[in-house]
Amino acid sequence: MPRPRQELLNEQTRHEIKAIARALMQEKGTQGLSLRAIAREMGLTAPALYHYYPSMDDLITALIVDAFTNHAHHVQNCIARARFKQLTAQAQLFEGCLAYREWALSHRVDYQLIYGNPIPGYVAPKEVTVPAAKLMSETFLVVMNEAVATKEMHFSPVRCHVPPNIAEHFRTRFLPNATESELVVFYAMNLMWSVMHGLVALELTEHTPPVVGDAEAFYRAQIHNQFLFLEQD
Amino acid sequence: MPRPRQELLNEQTRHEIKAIARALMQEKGTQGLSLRAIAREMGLTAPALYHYYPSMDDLITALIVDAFTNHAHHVQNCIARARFKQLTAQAQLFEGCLAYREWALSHRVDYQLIYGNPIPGYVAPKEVTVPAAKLMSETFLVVMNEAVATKEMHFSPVRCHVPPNIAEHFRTRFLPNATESELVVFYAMNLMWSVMHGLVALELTEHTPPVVGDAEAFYRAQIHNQFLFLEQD
DNA sequence: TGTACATCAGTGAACGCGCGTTCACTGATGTAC
DNA sequence: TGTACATCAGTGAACGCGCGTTCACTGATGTAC
Repeated sequence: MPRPRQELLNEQTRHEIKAIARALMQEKGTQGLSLRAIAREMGLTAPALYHYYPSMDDLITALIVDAFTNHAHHVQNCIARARFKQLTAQAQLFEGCLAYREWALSHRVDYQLIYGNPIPGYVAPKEVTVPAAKLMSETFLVVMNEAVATKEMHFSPVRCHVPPNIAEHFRTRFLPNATESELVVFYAMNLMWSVMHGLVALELTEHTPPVVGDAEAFYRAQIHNQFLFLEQD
Repeated sequence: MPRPRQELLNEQTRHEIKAIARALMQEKGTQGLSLRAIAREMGLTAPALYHYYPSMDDLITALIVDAFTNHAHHVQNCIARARFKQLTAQAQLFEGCLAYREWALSHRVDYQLIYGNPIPGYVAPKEVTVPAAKLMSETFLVVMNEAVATKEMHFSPVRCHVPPNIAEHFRTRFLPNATESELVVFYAMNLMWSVMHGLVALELTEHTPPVVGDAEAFYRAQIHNQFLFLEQD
């Protein structure tokens, strides 16, 4: 049975290509990515890579999907660990938020790739990237909804008041039969995400670190406050 | 007196170069910028541009400084207008926040240039870019401090609790003789900024619009809530 | 008013570089008989 | 066990492209005498 073995080897090579692509992006930025450079680094010629990816864009797509997936998995794992340690739902969520930042810091280019400037010529195939992108929201939603269901957490419908047209959009697009509470949770999750992204992005671009000194403390404080905010009437 | 006239003409050409550079970035992204493309667009040859900017990097620096400056000016103008209309300090600040987003949306690439992925080979000359970057913080600080001084606004030292090491950093680097209240304002301003950036960045990269539908309503709501949060004990 | 001159924005060719993609090919591997 | 064969990862040359920067230069402008 030669086929599975072949496929396995190919899979390994694709893995190696992606790893080197990531390393190159780290040096040259998201745009510095180039098939020829990857081939050079691997001791191959550029056309050889066409056996593994039909084109440059497919490689980029693979990198994006990997990034979304790994980011979400890292957050999921940290939440699972917190749950295993029997931390409160709020603490679990907090750990998830910290994990969000951790991964971004240790995978700066990957984060840039998925949340930063678009790559000029490249158009993402949405049917592939969108599901990968959703993993993160789902991760947070699960914990939040569960915590609300067990009354461990509570999101103030006053403070997290969902503007009517946004509530409408949520209902028609994502949550057809949602309760009021589910809408609030979905809304709160998106707020949370925006806050996390703002802090992380400004840290990665070196805007906050020189100003606040300790960017981690800044992140923790703001996330902590945000929770208080979302919960209190 | 030929000199001043010459200098004026040169200044005009530099202006045109930058305008075309911005237009090109809009199409090809921050990295798509190229001297040859600009020259082509202007009906010149590439070496001609070296009369106006000693190198590509100097042009980028000029674009960055312009972006920071224009962004801050836009916010300043909106705040001034609000003040002229005798709006409350809180409303003035709110208008400033809206202006922050407005400008980013109508100058997407400029915003990417200053707050997005760094440009691979380029290193910003900090003595030039940092003062330009500071204009925005100063703009917000002025309004906030004034409003606090006149007791029109109040930032809760409980909710806006400044972590000790960050307070220390603020004191040694920016506010040597600051009162407790000034520190809190400085801290609150940075929080505000992170929130604005998070919302704006996710909107520009098309992450939030499909999810919330009405990104402006989402922005307004979150900024509004943030104010409540910062003010309430 | 007319000529000699300096200035300097812009040219055109060249340097050396890198890129994605195509194509016909080679040559090792490992299977089938 | 030994030979014929198919597979297919990888090659090397080529296509046509674009880039920043340098250099010696041209030629219009406008000044100085």
